[in-house]
Order: sequence, then C-alpha cells, then structure tokens
Amino acid sequence: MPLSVFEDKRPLYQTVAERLSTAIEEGTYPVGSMLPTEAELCERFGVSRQTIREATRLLLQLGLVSRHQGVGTRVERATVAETYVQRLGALPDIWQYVKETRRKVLRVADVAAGRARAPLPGDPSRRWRVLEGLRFVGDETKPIAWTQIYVLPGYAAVTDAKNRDAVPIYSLIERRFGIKTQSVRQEISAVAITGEMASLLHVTGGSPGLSVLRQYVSTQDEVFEVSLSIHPADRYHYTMQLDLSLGRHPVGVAEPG
Amino acid sequence: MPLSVFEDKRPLYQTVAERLSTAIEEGTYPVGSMLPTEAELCERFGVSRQTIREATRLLLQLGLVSRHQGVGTRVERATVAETYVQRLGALPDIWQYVKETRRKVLRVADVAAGRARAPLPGDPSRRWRVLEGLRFVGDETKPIAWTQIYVLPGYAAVTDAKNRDAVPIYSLIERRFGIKTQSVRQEISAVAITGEMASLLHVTGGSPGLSVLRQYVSTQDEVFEVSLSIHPADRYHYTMQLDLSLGRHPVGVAEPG
DNA sequence: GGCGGCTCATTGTTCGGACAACCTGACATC
DNA sequence: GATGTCAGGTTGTCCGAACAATGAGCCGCC
Repeated sequence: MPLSVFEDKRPLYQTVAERLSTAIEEGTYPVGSMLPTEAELCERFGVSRQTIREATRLLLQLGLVSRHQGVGTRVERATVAETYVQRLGALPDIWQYVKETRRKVLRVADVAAGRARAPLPGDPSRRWRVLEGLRFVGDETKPIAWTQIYVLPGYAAVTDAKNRDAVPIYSLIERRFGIKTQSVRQEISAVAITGEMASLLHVTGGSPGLSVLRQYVSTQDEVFEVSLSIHPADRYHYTMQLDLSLGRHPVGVAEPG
Repeated sequence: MPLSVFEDKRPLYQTVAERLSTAIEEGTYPVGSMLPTEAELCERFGVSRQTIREATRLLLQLGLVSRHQGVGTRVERATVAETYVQRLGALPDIWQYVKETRRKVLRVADVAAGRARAPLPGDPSRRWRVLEGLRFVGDETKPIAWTQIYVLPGYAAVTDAKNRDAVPIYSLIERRFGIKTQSVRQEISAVAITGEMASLLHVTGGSPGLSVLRQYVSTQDEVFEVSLSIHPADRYHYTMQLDLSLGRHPVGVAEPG
C-alpha cells in the first residue's frame, strides 16, 4: 500500500488525494462513513501527517469530506459537486440598467399587506410603506417600468431620504440600519398591462408586460423589502448567464449527517 | 511588532491573517505590490513559517493575495470580493417542472439560422435542426409551453433518439458526443401570443406570454443548442434565488496583474 | 434515570528544519 | 542583438515532533 517510488512527478499529497478520492468514488469508503484516522493514513501511505492533511484539505475543498476535531474525517460525497451558478458582482447588477435610469415617485402611502398588489410575507394586517412610481432611461419620456417598492414600517424612514430617487432603496436601508442583504428571491412572469398602468406606461390596454417581483432577505432572515416592476414587453428583457462550477457547494445550511 | 501574548484565544495564524488583511485594506500593501517574503513575515510576527503560510492561505481563499513560486506573494484586492450567486444543483433545475412534464414534438425540420424564430449565432446561412412542439404537465390537455429547440447539424442525430421526448436534448448531446455544458445564457422577456401559436396553446390572440430563450455553450465554447419557450402568462413563472457569497470570485479568465 | 465529570481518541495548531521547484536578473557566449 | 547559463531568492513540498482543543463515550454519583 505504500506509494511507489516510480511514476510520480506530482507532489505526494496530490497522489494521496487522488488515491483517496478514487477509493471514495469506488465505495471503499461509503458516504457517511469515517475515513481512517490521520495517523493510520500516515502509516498506510508511508508519509507524514503534514502530507495527509494537505491531501484531505484538497478533498475538503472539493466537498468530498468534512473534518471534525475530536471526531474524525467523514465522507460526505462520492463525487465532486457540480453546480451552475449565476454570479453578480453586486446586487445592482440585477438591473443592468440601474445606473442609467432614474426613478420618479408618484405616490407614497401605507398599506396593509393583505391589500397590496404584491404578495407580502407575514401578517396580512401589517402595514407596509409603499413607494409607487415610474422608471425612465436617459431623457426618454416613455417610462421603462412601473414600480412599487414595499418597505417594512421599521425601515420606512428611508423613504424620506434626500437621495431616495438616486440610490436603490435596499441600499439605503442597508446603510442606514446596518443590515446586510443575505439573499434575493425573484419571480418573473408575464402579465397584461391594463388600466391606469397602461396609460402611465404609454401602451395600449392589454399589452404584454414583464413582471419582476423581488423579496430582499436580510442576514437576520427578515424580508425587509419587496419590489414589483412591470415592464412593457418591448422595452426590457432579463438576461443572465449560468456558469458551470465545481467544488464545494453546500446545498443548505443544515449540517450533513 | 511581534504578537502580544495577551488577548488572544484564536489561533495565531488567524491573528496574523487579520493583521495582514487590515494592512492591505489600509493601503500599507497596495494592490499590485508584493507582500514581504515569508521569511521576513516570520521575523516580523515572531512565528514559524507554517503559521505564516496558514495565514496567507486564508488571504488566498479570500482572494486578497496570490502566491507565485519563485516570485512572491502579490496583493490582488484590498477588500473581500462579494458576490451574489444563484446556485443550481444541475441544469434541469432551470425548469423546476422538467420532471413532471412531457414533450410532444409536432415538427422536425432544418432551417437556416437567418430564418429561424430564435437568434442563432454564426453564419446566417448555416442550417440548424429544429424540433418544434408543445410541453404538457401531467394529464392536462392545455399545454404549458410552446417550444423550439435548435441543434447544430453535427449533433442533429440525437433528434432521432428513442428517448428524445423524455430526456432534455442538451443532456442527450452531452452523453452521445461527450461534450459538457460550460454555461447557459438566458434571456427572459414578455411577448404577445398570436396566430397559430395562440390556438395551439389554447389562449386568445394577443394574450401575454413569457418567452425564455436559452443558449447552451460547451466547454469548447461552442453554442451547440438554442431553445425557445413561450409560456402562457398564467401557466408559468420563473423563480430564482440569489445568495450572498464571500470569497474568491474570478470575474474573468484573465490573470490579474 | 439523569446529571456531571473523567478519560481517551482524533483533529487543530505550531514549531524547526530541509530540500525541491521555479522565476528573475546578471553574465557570458555566439 | 539574441541566446544560453548560472546564481540567488522565493514559494512549494515534506518530514518529525509536540501540545491544545474538542467531542464521544464511560462511569459514578445523586
């Protein structure tokens, strides 16, 4: 079982890592079971503990194993995780147009969650601050979107901020209240643009529109902002790219095992 | 400059890493410059090289520095990269319904890129194989989508496969020709459903629909499949979640510096 | 039975040392 | 000027060793 002296230009720990990952894939060490202890691996491969730790560190990065002090090294997966991810440098990239557009607020009001146009989480009788308006690009007179932004009452103060129309609301809330956006949920669908909204957007009634609903979730797991945008079909489309990504991709927050 | 004996329960290398990252953020070591050599850092902090390497390994994982054998350790960023990512366990998750739906192909033909309904890359005169049909969910008689799938002529053979209607086409191509999907570009927009498509989808002419256009790019950087789906507004919406992610996020392939 | 403390196995951290691999720049050579 | 060679410096790899931190299980006490 000790490593052969031949055949190897690569570092020792890489060879060890490959042997281990092969063994894992072949079921020698089933998912959920424990890898031999570091001391035992040292003996088996005839290398130092440093080398074993460097090898298992590679497996760790690939998400194949997890190490637990006082317990041991557990096999988590048989094969490398493969995931497609959409990367955004920052949240504003969601709207690729956010920098070149301006917002015009038409109405500010308080509304009960149950009576809002957008689905708001929590108690239906809870009141949210809502900012309603239009979004324009450049000097165009035709708006690119009709928008509603719902803000939790506790953060409603930001709707009075001077730079309210120049900076994204979620960003104002983050700065003013020291919270951080943990995730954004989006729901995109098609709708018919009718009634007052149609005339505001300069389209004929019943025209198709793209509806984008977003929920901003803070690190405290609180939905602190919900936004709804309706775009005329010919003035906006949503593009994204998903890239293949290998390695460690925790599927959830729960610990495996 | 050596570390104080007091105040520290954390591992040494973490303290060192924090001191270094602070120095980087404050501009003591500007982006693009070289960190002191490991030997020098050992002296300055009064720790062993192992500790220094463990510390810089942390900075490495955060994307703050890069190490180059024979050269040194270079500062790459002043602050931690922050990114929002959408994770998909596997490509089929794009359609969360893919497993519960079935495809019915109405037409198979060859068409020049320039005359296709979907924008196809490359020479407009190049001919693609196109699979046109409907997608149903369960036993419903109303289709959930009208779809077109364009396949490069070289891979057109898969459109004759027995399990053509049960497995995603891109997956067939991957398996049969041994290629791998590197990325998927998506464009989502709203459209009006008219003409023949409206009657096939059982909606009245002019109804709003959600259009999803996808380009599948292989690891050889070749667009090998393009798909177009039109969904009636009330029968489908696209949901996704973007999660905050810290650490190393190479924006491009190019090497920094 | 349940609780607390003890022991023991295992990984985490840190030291000191040695040589290999690699890059850069200076120098010699053609 | 272009090319090859060499020396020096820097990170990469590997060894041996020791102690700390942690978690699981055992055991006794209440």
